[in-house]
Amino acid sequence: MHECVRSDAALTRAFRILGKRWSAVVLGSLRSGPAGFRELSRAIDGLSDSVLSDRLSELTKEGLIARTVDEGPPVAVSYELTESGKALMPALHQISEWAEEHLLSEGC
Amino acid sequence: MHECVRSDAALTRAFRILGKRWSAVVLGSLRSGPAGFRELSRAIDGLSDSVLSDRLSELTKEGLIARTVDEGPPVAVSYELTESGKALMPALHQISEWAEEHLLSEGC
DNA sequence: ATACTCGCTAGGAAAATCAAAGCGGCACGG
DNA sequence: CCGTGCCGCTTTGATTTTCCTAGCGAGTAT
Repeated sequence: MHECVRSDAALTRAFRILGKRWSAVVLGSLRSGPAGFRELSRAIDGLSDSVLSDRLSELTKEGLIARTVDEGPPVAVSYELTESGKALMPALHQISEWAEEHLLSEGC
Repeated sequence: MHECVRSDAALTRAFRILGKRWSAVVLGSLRSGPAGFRELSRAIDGLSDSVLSDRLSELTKEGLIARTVDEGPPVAVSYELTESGKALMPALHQISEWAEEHLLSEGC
């Protein structure tokens, strides 16, 4: 029972982050390696600049991603998963697999 | 590459549902068995009736939970995970474990 | 100089969430 | 019978979040 309550609290905590529109998708987009702002923006259909900026900022603050500035030339900013962020990937992968099997696909 | 693109589309699809505030927590609350509206509302701190109602309706429409009316007396409505919903639990459990290890806890 | 890309930010509109009252139905007790 | 309380929602309006899009300053190339 105590474990059960603890589990719900942890899930609630996790979805304080993941339950915001686009956060998980942004994280998933970084799975294959670091990317810049515009790269992410182009990779994710339907995501506006301002929300991307907000999400990157939040995910950085929560420690799931890290922002790095390469001084160039040309100057470049990139974002990559931290160890915490990487540790979440297996679960996100599992969710992807679940979605492929259980959610209607609108074609590809 | 094609697999990679497909994976991002699946994650996007999954978080069309899970990325709405409270959906995952509602699903997690049904892990231990069927529950009524008021039971869920009491179990989840901070969740308003109107959003609970919306979420239950959406999750039902997406096939993750099922709504059952027991004619009584007393008449009772309950919600439970479908097979699709149950199939998501391992991933949510993994996220719980991740949160316990990687997200600051505010005490319990 | 112009044109382009980058990484954001700002302002306002649209959508989602929140807060709380209330509805109709039902069950129970006096 | 009536009154009360619980249930499962819905409604309304306020607040917050997300979205849209223009634009900024910095940097690079022509």
